[in-house]
Amino acid sequence: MVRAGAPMQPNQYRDIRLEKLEKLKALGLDAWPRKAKRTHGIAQLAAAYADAEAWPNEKLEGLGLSVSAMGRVLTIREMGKSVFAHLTENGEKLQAFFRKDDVAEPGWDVLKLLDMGDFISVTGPLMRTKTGELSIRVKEVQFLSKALLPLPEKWHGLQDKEQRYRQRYLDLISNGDVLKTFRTRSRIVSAVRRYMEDQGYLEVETPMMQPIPGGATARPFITHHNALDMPLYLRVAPELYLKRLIVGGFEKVFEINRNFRNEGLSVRHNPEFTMMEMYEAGSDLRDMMTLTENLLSTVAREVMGSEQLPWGEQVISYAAPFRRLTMKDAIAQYGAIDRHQLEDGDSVRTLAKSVHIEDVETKTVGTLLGDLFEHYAEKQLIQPTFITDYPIELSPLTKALEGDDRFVDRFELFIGGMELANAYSELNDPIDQMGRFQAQMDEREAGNDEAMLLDMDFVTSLEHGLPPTGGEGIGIDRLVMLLTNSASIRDVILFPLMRPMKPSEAADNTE
RNA sequence: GGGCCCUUAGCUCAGCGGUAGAGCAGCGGCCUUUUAAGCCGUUGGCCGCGGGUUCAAAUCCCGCAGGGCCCA
Repeated sequence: MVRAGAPMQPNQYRDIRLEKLEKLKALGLDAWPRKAKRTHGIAQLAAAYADAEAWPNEKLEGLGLSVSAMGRVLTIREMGKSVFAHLTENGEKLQAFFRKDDVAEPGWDVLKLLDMGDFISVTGPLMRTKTGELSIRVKEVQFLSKALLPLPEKWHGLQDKEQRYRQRYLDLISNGDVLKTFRTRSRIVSAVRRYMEDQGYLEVETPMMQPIPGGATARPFITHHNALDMPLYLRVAPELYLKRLIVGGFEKVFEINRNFRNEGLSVRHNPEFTMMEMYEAGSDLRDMMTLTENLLSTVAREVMGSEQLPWGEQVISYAAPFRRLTMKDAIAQYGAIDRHQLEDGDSVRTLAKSVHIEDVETKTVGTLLGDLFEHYAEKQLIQPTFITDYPIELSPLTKALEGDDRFVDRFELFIGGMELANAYSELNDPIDQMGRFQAQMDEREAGNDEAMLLDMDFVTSLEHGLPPTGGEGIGIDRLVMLLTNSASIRDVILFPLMRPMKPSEAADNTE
């Protein structure tokens, strides 16, 4: 939309600021100097001297200290021959206090040309104002960068969601919580990585462009390699490569990276998203449960300071252990359905029809159980819950349960009504795996374009021997949503996918 | 994919058949400890785009675009 910034278009604000820029130059100033004069970060000063009791004005002035700090001008309050401004740097604010008699030439003239959004550096002693706010009594001003376009309104911030996502920098400048959320995201990823390393896992990187996309039932994005003249796919999961690494002798590996799935967008789905996958030789699903509980409770404690965190109107407890429930029990419990009804194919079909599930006649009983689970239970699983015993049709890479080959040794972890994690006792029987791939190929023939493709090299790797292995994927974006109480995945991805603006509007941004 | 809702000044929003409005921001004044500073004055609009209905459309109808929420 035209509102989404039209930088090179003339407008009232830009023209006036361009004039001010010329006046700055006329004062003999470099409007875009190469380096800022800076002795302290704003956060550093705030942390050291914010305490008004420990640092009353007399004590601050008694320091005889002169500091230089830089920041973006957020507010300007002009009071005749004195001016107050807030500078911001990295989400922290500091007040600058200018008095005409204090400021060295050409500081006062510079001040007259200052707009909100500009960057300046100020130098002078620290002081505390009458109202007790830590400030710099400015003796010297250095102009650092002119903002030609105005900032969004100062106390409502930027509200238009479209513009917030398209011009995230404006969102970050004017909505304080946004910067905080993304700093928290960084700390969450860091804590997850630290935890995995502490457990002896090795971080690896596997292909994001794959000749055969595998490891998840999802439609891939396709691209093309010119020199080799071959199609390549953006990965939907790293799974098959990570398992090859276990075949190759690694004991514990993990990868935190992007996956790409060619599907719709929603508050829980972005086409590219960040996933952690981990695999451990010799372990199984139970080990993955324990790892997951400890990981989540540790990260919640370390980053958020508590295992009890708000989620909308509710509170989620990340304290281990998490609840465990089989898929059938979940359907029975949340659908108030007699457990025996789920043991018989005909009654499952009848039930599925009664809740308007599509294509009931052509789907397998296992698939329908998955649908019924989604229908009755998924949204209700607010507290962390491991759902186990998945139908084999839904799980082509997972070992069957002992004694019942209609179901597999898999869990999905649900929190806040969302699928957060997915784990298997990995299928390591190459002959069984080949049969499962065959079943997927049949599904593909039948029209399911999310069904997996045969990856023969992966089967070959299994023929060389994969030890018993537990594996899991955890959706990092969703984890950040949960821990930061964010309702939409777009609020935890800096630049979520947006449809491009129309050419006439996009031109405004490319000139 | 289906349903509902939104799009008006740089930003936040009113207005919902009869001359386009407010606050903030901007511009010009006054003000040497303010902090949503204050006071006086003032500029700024293809009312998302395209059709239609009407004497008259920001307002009603249809289509399109972008976005949001709910459902699949």
